[in-house]
Amino acid sequence: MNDLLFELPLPEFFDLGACLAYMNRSPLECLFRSDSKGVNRLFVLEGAPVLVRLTVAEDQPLRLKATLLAGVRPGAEAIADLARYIVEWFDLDRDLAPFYRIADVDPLLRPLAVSERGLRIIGIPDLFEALCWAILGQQVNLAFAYRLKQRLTAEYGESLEWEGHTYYHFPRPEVFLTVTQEELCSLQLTRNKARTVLEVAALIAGGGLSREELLALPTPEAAEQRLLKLRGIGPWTSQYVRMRCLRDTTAYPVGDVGLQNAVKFLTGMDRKPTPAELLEFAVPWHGWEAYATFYLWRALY
DNA sequence: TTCCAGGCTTAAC
DNA sequence: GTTAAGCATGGA
Repeated sequence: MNDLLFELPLPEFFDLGACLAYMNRSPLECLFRSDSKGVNRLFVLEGAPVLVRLTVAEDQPLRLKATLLAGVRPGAEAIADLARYIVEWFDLDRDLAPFYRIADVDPLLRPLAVSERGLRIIGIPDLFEALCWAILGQQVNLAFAYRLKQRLTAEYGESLEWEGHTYYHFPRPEVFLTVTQEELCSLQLTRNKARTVLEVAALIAGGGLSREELLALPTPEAAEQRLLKLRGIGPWTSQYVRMRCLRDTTAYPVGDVGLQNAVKFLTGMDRKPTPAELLEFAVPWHGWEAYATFYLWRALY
């Protein structure tokens, strides 16, 4: 079966290979499966699992092609929703020319702007998934964070078998309304993380928090303040969500150990930079701090 | 063994 | 308002 769902025009400065390289940084990733030419991901559309493959159609003009691998072909409205998700997943409607005008002459960013040309911030458009991924990643190494996400997803998410591989969809918040803290602790979440995941799930499931509501606030800082009110959500998590879910290019997680280590490595400092020093480095990046961070992370791999 | 991981909360000053 | 300890586990 090779059922075309839609094609999206690709902007200047888009390189699927560079994006896939980032997405492939852990073999433990459970929410999509990529190869050299594309990525497969399970979606739930109209309540039914749908396995979709994204590739680049090479004939001019370049287009991102979505094909249906498995599941029932969704209706036009669901397909339009999926297309919007893909645009946000790969940040396709962003003009990167201003970022490269900065990065190409920046001592820290220039090598990455060359080697990672066409990399876009890989988003986490679903707010619950983004919050959970950030919560799981607090203070632990990435490999362990991926294991926690895999356990949570395998236990509570939907799945679909296709050609010998199981594809998973991140659990919806409603699923956690009947889950206890002890159950999540048995997956090796700390009590704090388990509690935070359950409280965030209940809040989102009950309509007390949504991506739309955060985006409707007057500024990204206001969205950050809203998230900071939640127990278990601190500065790093709220800035991370601004960057990867709310698509705020000015988000700058100065407390991020990966960012600190990348700057330490690229500058040759004998210690990690302080948040104040990171803010100094970021002065020329004004407006593109999140993209700078995302590119700097690539220096670690 | 020790230290660090894409931190946050609580308690104590 | 700032600082220190506790959290839980895996990897180097």
